[in-house]
Amino acid sequence: MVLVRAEPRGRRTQWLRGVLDLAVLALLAETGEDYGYTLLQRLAKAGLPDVQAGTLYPLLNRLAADGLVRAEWRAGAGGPGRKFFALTDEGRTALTERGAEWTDFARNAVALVERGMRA
Amino acid sequence: MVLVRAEPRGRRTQWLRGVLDLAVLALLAETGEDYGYTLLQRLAKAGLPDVQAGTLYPLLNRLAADGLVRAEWRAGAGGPGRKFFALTDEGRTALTERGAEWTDFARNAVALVERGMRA
DNA sequence: CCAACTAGTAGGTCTCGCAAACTAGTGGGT
DNA sequence: ACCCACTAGTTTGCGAGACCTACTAGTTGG
Repeated sequence: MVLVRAEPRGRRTQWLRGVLDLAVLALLAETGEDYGYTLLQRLAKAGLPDVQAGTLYPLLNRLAADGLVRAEWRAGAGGPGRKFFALTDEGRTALTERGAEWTDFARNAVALVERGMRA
Repeated sequence: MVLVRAEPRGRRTQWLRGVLDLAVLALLAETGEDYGYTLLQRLAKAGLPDVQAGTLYPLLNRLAADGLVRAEWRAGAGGPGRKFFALTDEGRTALTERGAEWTDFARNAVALVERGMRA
């Protein structure tokens, strides 16, 4: 069978790299716990739209493998079973440390680009 | 011969993806033109340190191939020849359009992460 | 039965890091 | 003169990681 490969959806997808995990950790920090499907919707609302399910689920597994989140399966109450994720202590530490580095980096990059746009 | 592979330098390297080209375009917009070696130093000063030469030069070639910059070789005054790069009209357009998208995205991501850190 | 939910896998792509080669001048030691 | 080390610059090959698309597959409610 021939896999017809569509165009990748451009630069925006590159910007997620290395930020998406922080974004997920941040969402979990806000609500205590959540599962994949609604995380996708919350990401979209937070201004990171179009994150693919096939991107998020492996990411959640990576986070769990790294010990930053813990997973718990619960049978569905009005729907299929859901796998809830919650921050571990290690996850919270990672969020604060890496989060600070990210905001530093992002602010520098935004400042640079804006200077260039004004020039 | 065995290639000993060093650890990649962590998450920061992912953050460059899709931003480094904007950063370079922005630097060129500020000064009109520049060449690779000094661009590396200016990137470091702008808060994007440790960009590798082997990363920047292929990037400059990509930008040239895409018509966003034009290259001009000049014989060296006190050193080897230098390849100067300058924005094209298309490059300036790309900078303003993509730059606005980037700052949008980055601000959303920073806001989200900071909310999570405070929670 | 269909639509909305929910989770997962396989394979591919792209951009980056690392390492090293290569070219050209400059200055020091012998 | 000659060699060497150092700085300034550019280029290229290989490898890796995190994302994408496409596809699979289950459950529940109208």
